[in-house]
Amino acid sequence: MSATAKRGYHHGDLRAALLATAMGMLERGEPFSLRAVARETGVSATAPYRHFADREALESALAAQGLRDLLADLTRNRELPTTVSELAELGVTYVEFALRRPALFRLMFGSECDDENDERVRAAAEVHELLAAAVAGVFPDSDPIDLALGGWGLVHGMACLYLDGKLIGSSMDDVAAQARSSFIAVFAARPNG
Amino acid sequence: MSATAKRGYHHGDLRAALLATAMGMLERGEPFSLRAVARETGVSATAPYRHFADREALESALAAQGLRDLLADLTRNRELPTTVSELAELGVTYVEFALRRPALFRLMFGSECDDENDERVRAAAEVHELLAAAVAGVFPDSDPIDLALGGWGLVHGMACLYLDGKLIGSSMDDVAAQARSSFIAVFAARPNG
DNA sequence: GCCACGATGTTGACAGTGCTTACATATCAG
DNA sequence: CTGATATGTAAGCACTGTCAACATCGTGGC
Repeated sequence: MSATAKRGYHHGDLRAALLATAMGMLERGEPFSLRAVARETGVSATAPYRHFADREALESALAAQGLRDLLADLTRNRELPTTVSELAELGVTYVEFALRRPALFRLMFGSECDDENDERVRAAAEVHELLAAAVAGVFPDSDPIDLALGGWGLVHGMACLYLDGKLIGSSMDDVAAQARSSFIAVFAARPNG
Repeated sequence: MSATAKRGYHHGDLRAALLATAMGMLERGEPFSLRAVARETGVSATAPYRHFADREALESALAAQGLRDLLADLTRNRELPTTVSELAELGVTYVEFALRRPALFRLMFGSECDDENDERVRAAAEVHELLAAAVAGVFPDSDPIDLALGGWGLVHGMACLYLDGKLIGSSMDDVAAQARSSFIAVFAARPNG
């Protein structure tokens, strides 16, 4: 309303505004509804349809943004890891992202990504490539494809399990510590004595 | 309708019938709606509320059933693994379950399990214990908690990533094979040449 | 400077959802 | 047979996603 009042009939950059409030609601844990996003943006319920084909399109745009944010977290102040423990830190960062922005994480990975024609696939691919490169750098002797999938699965699975309440950690630091030690334990495991 | 016609006003075992049709719709990939379940069971839209407090309760019951089915898959014709490759088979079974019944798998793990008072927690705990015991048996020298979480995370993460279309496999056998080799690769990895 | 036009936002409406409240029917104890 | 109780029903509320028709704005051709 204030936006409408200030800007008049036209909003200026409604698409960005919608994404921003939607992301905000997501982080705040509020359940996500197109109408609610429109309401909170101070715009009519159908206005979003000028910018997003349907609800899924908005979600996809958010997911793409989330993937870019995740990639930023993973690369911030960091070279590619060279040791297992540096690799573990990368994994911990992944898990922490999921814990810090659970709803967004679920949006990013919780349902099939049927985006043929989107920036979202590209963003997902970039994350994929980063993880693959990191794993391959630390374990040059192993099949990079197998290991990349395994390593990604490891941290992704831990993140999901935490998110789903299947595992308990009293604080985020606790969880991070456990993720780290589990990661290291797996990569250091030796079978049968 | 036939049920109503045959049995008259009362259904006999509506609770079980609702669970059955709901599970059926889930497997068939149809989107899940309480009303649709009631409709397909041939009963009024509000009848389910006699048997389930709300939609979540029905979902929880389905999830519990799914967890029991998963546990059955994991234990069918199988002793506790003693080698890494036997452990990998267990992991492959986990992934295959997710691929075979994707909607159910999502229901089981896709949202917080806020069931204080349910059989669902028990079923989840049994799965957890089985995996922990399996991992601990194969890797007696490692911290069992760390390794169990890591191992579970590994297969769970791969399952999620496949489900979310983040990875491609042309057939279920392909996927199983890749899950197996990734699992083995991770547990055999040696850092830095 | 004016004005039609396309892009943008609004109104109103429809079908579908979860859920509650008040009511109808069947089953079983006495 | 009768009435309490378990079970299913009908009507309705608040909400959702989506569509079609209309209103408004700002910009380019004259």
